[in-house]
Formats: sequence, C-alpha cells, structure tokens
Amino acid sequence: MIDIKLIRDNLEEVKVSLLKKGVKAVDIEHVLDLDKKYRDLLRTFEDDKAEQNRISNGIPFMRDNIERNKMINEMQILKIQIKDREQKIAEIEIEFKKGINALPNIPDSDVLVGSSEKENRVIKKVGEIRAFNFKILDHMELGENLDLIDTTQASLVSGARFFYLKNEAVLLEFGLVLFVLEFLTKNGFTPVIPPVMIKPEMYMKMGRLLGGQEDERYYLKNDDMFLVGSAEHTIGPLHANYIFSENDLPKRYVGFSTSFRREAGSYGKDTKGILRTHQFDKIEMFVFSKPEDSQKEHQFLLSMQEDMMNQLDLPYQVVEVCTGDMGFTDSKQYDIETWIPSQGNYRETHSCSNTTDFQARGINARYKDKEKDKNEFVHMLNATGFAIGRILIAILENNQQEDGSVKIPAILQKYVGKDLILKKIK
RNA sequence: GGAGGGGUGGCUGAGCGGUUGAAAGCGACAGUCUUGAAAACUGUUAUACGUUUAUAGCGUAUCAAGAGUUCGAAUCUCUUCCCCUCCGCCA
Repeated sequence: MIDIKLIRDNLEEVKVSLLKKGVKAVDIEHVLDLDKKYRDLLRTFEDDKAEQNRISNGIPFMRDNIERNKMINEMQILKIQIKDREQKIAEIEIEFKKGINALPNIPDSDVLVGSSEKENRVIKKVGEIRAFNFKILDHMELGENLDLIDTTQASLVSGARFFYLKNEAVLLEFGLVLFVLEFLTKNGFTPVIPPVMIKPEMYMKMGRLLGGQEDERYYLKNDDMFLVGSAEHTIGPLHANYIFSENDLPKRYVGFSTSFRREAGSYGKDTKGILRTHQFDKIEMFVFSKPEDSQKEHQFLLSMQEDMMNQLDLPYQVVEVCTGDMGFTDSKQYDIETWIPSQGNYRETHSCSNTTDFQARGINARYKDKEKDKNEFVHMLNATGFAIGRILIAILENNQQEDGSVKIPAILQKYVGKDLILKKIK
C-alpha cells in the first residue's frame, strides 16, 4: 500500500510517477478526495466521542438523581449521532481503502519509462551462446528421450500445463536446491520452508490480489484460502506485525516452495513442455532491510543470482524492467533471462524486485530506528533463486550433446552424475 | 470430525460495568554508587491515527478480530480467528 501522506504532501509528483505505471491522475485525486472526507468526518466523530467520554466519566459522581437522569438522556441522543457518523466513516473508509489499494507502488525515479516489455532494456549479457554444429533438440524432446519429463500422462491426470519429473530430473531439482541452500546460507541467508496456502486477508496485505494478480491465483473455496504463486507470498508475512531491532537488519531468507499459477490469459502461449505450468518448484530469496540499504540489497540479490548462474555456466542477460512492465508492488525490478537454444532467444527465468515499504506497510513490518527513536517500515525485497522448471530447460538444452546426451554442470555433478544418457527415442 | 479449556503490554500475571493504557513482578534502557563490573537504589519503559513546525501538548482508538447491549465495556452477549488438552483420523 502506498503511503497516503505521500499523496497528500506531493500530489503532483505522485501523479507523474504513477502515470509511468499507467495509473490515471483522476484515480489518485479520487483517493485524496476520499482521504479528505474521511479526515473531516473523523474529526467530528472524535469530538463527539470526547464529549461522550467526558460526560460519561462524570455520571458516577453525580449524586443528584434528576441531574443524573438528565445527563443519561442527553447521552442517549449523542449516542445516536455518534453511531450515525461512525457508519458514514466506515463507508468512506472502505471506499478509500479500495481506492488506495488499487494504486501500485511508485517506481524509483531512475527506472526506465515504458509501456510494455518491449521497452525493457538489456543492461548486460553474460556467457557465450554455444554454436551447435548439429540439429538441436528442445527440452521436451530431450526430456522424453532421456526419460526425465512426462507431460502426456500428467495431462491425463491433472490436465494441461502439468508434468511429471522423473529419474535424474528429480536429482537435478534436489541437487539445485542443495546447491543454492549451501551457497546462500554461506552468504547470510536463513533457510525457510513456508506454507503454500495463505488467507485472503494476508494475501491482500502483501499486495498480491490486486492489479489483475487475483486472476492468477488458485482459490480454495471450502477453506477460504489461496495457493501461493511464490514462496515470497508467505515468507513476507513471516514478519507481519513485527518490529525488527535495527541490528537484525538486513534479514535475509532463502525459501523453497511449490508455486501455483492459473496462467489465466496465457492460453496458447508456451504450451509445449514445462516452460509455463500451473505448478512448479522455486527457490526464492527474500530480504527485509532498512530503507537506506534497500538499493544496496537489491544489487546484492542480483549479484547472488548472477553468481549462481555463472556457477551453472549458463548464458544469460540482465534486463532492467521498464515502468509499464514492472510488478504491481515493485519500485524497481530486474529480470534475468536465460538463453534457450531451441527458441533462439533469451527467456525470463528470474526476477529481482525491490518493493520498498509497499508490502511492509501492508503487513506492518517495522524496525526500531535508534537514532529517531521511532518505528519505521522496513523495505522488503524478493528475488528468484531458481525457478526449477525453467532452469531445468536451460540446463538440458544448453548442455545437450550430438549423441542426445546432456552434460551436467560441474557444480551439480555430485548430486546427479556427469551425464544424462539416452534411454529411449520416441 | 467430536468434547472441553483458553487468548490482557517485550515476557509472567492481576483486573469489581464507572477518569484502567491497564496493578505487581521480570526484562530492557538511563542515572547514582564503583577503578571497572556485579549488587543495591532512583527514574524511564506500548502503538496507531487525527490536530500541529513538533518524537511538545491535546483528542480518538487499541486487553485476539468484528458486531451487539449500555450514558459508559478488558469486564456482559453473539460471530469469527487463533492456541491448548482429550478422543477419532492421519504423513
């Protein structure tokens, strides 16, 4: 949630900033207008309450019964007025919250302005794209030949966009997980496995049910719960209603969870294989930091991602995401795109976001600022460790050999072995 | 799923429908004493919102959350959530 004070004090700046994310000025003015109405009403309501408290407190000391009854009668009238005003306030508050919740986070001033992903900027290319001197296979052909991936049976069991991982693919997944856990714990991250279901109220506070994101969520009607779309969604609330002490920050987590996505609106897109699925496992980095450190932490998370990519020896590019393509909760976002040989293209495998205080305000995650002697909102950042499915694709395709086998990155060999050998050809 | 018992400040734990944001203890912080530390003693010790130059003052709210009864609710009623115990089921 955006800080309403920011809109009150810097309306024009906020308008300019949010316009970059496609928000209309009237929607911001509407929120400000509701805020004004709310505060005006609140003042009269609180004055009434003060009056009520004052007189009520005097009643027990009033010995004269006639006077006493008179006071009570007056209070009965005031009571009705208070109730009436309270109801009006509640109505406006609901409308106000609806309005302010619909506003995305303010993009950092140095973020590239654009309206779609076309305007994102590649800021870095790393690793050499291999020139294959044989006809390459895509990850599904490899996955089937090596008996690693089965989507046919999965579609019978669960429908489109589901898959079975088998044999070395499973070792690869857990090898990746262990590799990341080992690497990141050495770098000060605390491992965590969060719940994969979340209550609507908390999901809302994390800013993940708004701006169209709700269409992407699985909802369990009988239990009024959502399935998470990322470990991020439940790692954040690990510190909901929490006050960090200053020297606990930055607090870094590495989490593992299954992620569930409806992929609504992507019918017909990436239908082959496991690039875009309803269920996949993912390792996620998450940081709570002091506001003044969040940009540094953002760069740090990106450096962790790159470091791990380099250890896997996969070619990738770092993309600065423009305002029009950024996440709802993000003030700044990078993506890492990994080279997918069968597509002759880089595809998004990672994201790395600084949500500043946007989510922290929602879940009420603060820290005690010693100097100011005040509780301030922390900044929260999230970044992909590895999305297993997509990185599996990259490993298989980039490391394929002419004989149909696949070389395993050195760092993962202790978990998987050196090569994946051809098992069958369809 | 069935039957019970509970949710009060950082923690433990009092609390009669009436100036109770809330006793007491612990912890934490500051000070006195001490070469230093401990002990002892003294003091401070929630948060949010509104108003405001103000982390002053004032007002409002907060005893799990929401509604209700009442002139007045931590205290009475209802609903929800959470925790605990026993039974059942279960990885």
